[in-house]
This record gives sequence, C-alpha cells and structure tokens, in this order.
Amino acid sequence: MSDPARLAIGDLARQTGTKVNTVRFYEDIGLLPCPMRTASGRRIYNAADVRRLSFIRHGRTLGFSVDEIRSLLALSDQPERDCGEAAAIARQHLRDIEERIARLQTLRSALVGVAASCDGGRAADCRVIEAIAGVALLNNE
Amino acid sequence: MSDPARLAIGDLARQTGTKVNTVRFYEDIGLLPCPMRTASGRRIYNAADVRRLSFIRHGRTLGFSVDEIRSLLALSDQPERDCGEAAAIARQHLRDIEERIARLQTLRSALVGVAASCDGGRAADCRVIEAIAGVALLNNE
DNA sequence: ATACAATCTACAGCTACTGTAGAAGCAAGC
DNA sequence: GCTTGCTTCTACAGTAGCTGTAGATTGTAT
Repeated sequence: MSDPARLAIGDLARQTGTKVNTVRFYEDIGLLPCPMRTASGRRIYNAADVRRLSFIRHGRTLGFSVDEIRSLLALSDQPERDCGEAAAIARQHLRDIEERIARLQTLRSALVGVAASCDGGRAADCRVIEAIAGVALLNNE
Repeated sequence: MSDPARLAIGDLARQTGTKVNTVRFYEDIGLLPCPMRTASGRRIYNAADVRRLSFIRHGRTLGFSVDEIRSLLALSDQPERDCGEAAAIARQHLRDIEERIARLQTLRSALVGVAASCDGGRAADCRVIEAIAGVALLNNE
C-alpha cells in the first residue's frame, strides 16, 4: 500500500491513536462506514475516515458516550439540520460530569476520614473496616 | 418463614437495599457464603448475613471495587491480622478518587467552552461539532 | 381450589472495548 | 523460490458489576 491516499487499517489506527481492533469494533457498531476492500479483502481507508475517527476519539476523550457521538456524527452528516441538538447534548453532558464531580467529592470527604483513621493494629479494631461496616458514616454525617 | 432469625433472600435483599439477583450474584463470586437451604431448596439467611451484605453495599457505595471489598472482608474475617493492609487499600482508593476528580475537572473546563459556544444555527457551522472535531481544543489549549 | 407472590436455575445483555486463536496475505532478504 | 516476520482477516471470549428474562417450583392467602 504505497499510495498515501489508501490507508491500511494499521495506518488509520496509528494516525488516530486507536487500536486496530477498536477500529473494527467501531465499524461493527456503525460509527465508521464499511470501507472498501482490496482484492484480498483488506480494508482501505482515506483522509475522510481519519477525520471521522479523530472526531470519534476526541469525543470519547471528552467523555461522550458512543450514543452521544452517534448523534453528533449524524448531525455533522446533515449540515443543514439545526445545531441546537448538538448544543443540548454538550450541555447535558456537562451537567452529567458536574454531577459526577460532586458525587466523587462527597465520596472523597467520607474517605478522607476513613483512610486517615487507621495505620496498623489488630484488624478486629480497624477503624477503616468499622467505618465501612457502620451505618454512622453514611447516615450520621 | 415466620422465625425472624431465618430470612428469605427477599428479606435479606430488602433489609440491605439489594436486588435479589444481586444477592445471588455475590454468592456466585464468593462475597457471600453459600447459605443453608430449606427442604425445598430455598436459601436461608441470618443476622450475620445482613451485616456482611451491608458491609459489601456500603463499600460499593464508597466506590470500592469488588476485589477491594474481598480483601477488606478477608481482613475482618481474620481479626488478628494486621490492619495496615486495610488502611493501605483505603488510602489507595482515596488517591484513585482524587485522580478521577482531577480528570473530570479538566474535562469540565474543556466542555464549558464547548457547550457554551453554540445555541442554534446550521449544523455545518456548529461550534460544538467543530470543537470536538478540531485538534485545537486538545492540542492548543 | 385457585390465584398470586416469591424463589429456583441458567443464561443473555449492558458499556466500550481488549485480547486471543488460527488462518491467510504481504514485503524483504537470501 | 523460500523463509522469516509483520499485518490483516474472522470470530469469539473476557473485562466490571450487575440486571433482566424464561420457565419451572414452592409458599401463602383467600
């Protein structure tokens, strides 16, 4: 495959920081179109595939789910459609992330107490285990 | 099952806020011991099982993995062992959570820009889609 | 007696990949 | 032409932690 416009699956994977298996997986679930094949059955990609897969990977890096990315791709495939939907997906995603941050911070404050409370001794007296076992941590504070 | 010390799986589930299927799942993976059975084959539980399952559920609520909980349970099953291990698990878990918070906050700042940048218009000009597609967001800022 | 709830086993499905097996294709060196 | 080693192919199993379902029993209330 010397023609630079015809990429093998490994080239596509390398250029986008994706694993080869993952490229095939995205094809299976319909995020990437079925590409053309060589006579011997190998997949052939081009620059448009690189752009599409980059989009997918950036979206995943930003924490969008595969379904969200599917919607965003559908939008960018139909450039005349209204873009409010994309904005809505992004805002919802932002809310989700802020919620997860808040939950993790609650968790963190609970754990700071637990983790600091013990540094050796008999397990029977372990305050970490006690804290997890007890209702106190979750109900009284 | 009128004897209050003999709990059916549904009672155990209700008392611990667990689904019945999940109780059986914990048995499968060895977090809960195989309980005694009635003559007809139904599982019988007692107060110790309630405590153990509560421990598991609290641990899961705190974000501990099943494997971490397995270690903590093993420790509390052997009360003479040193408790430093439990403390180490808790501290490691705390570090994990702090890392996840940091990652989500980075994500959040990236998304705040993306989500605010668009509120309608042609998808072709959508800044949300552009932002995800572009390298700019990830490489230049 | 009949209805309905709870339980049983066993297995499929969820997310988003990742890894593996076994076969076949391809390029380079000798 | 042959071998070596890399890439690719299909197909499937495994990861975490459950959840849901099917179809068969069992228990309980009316």
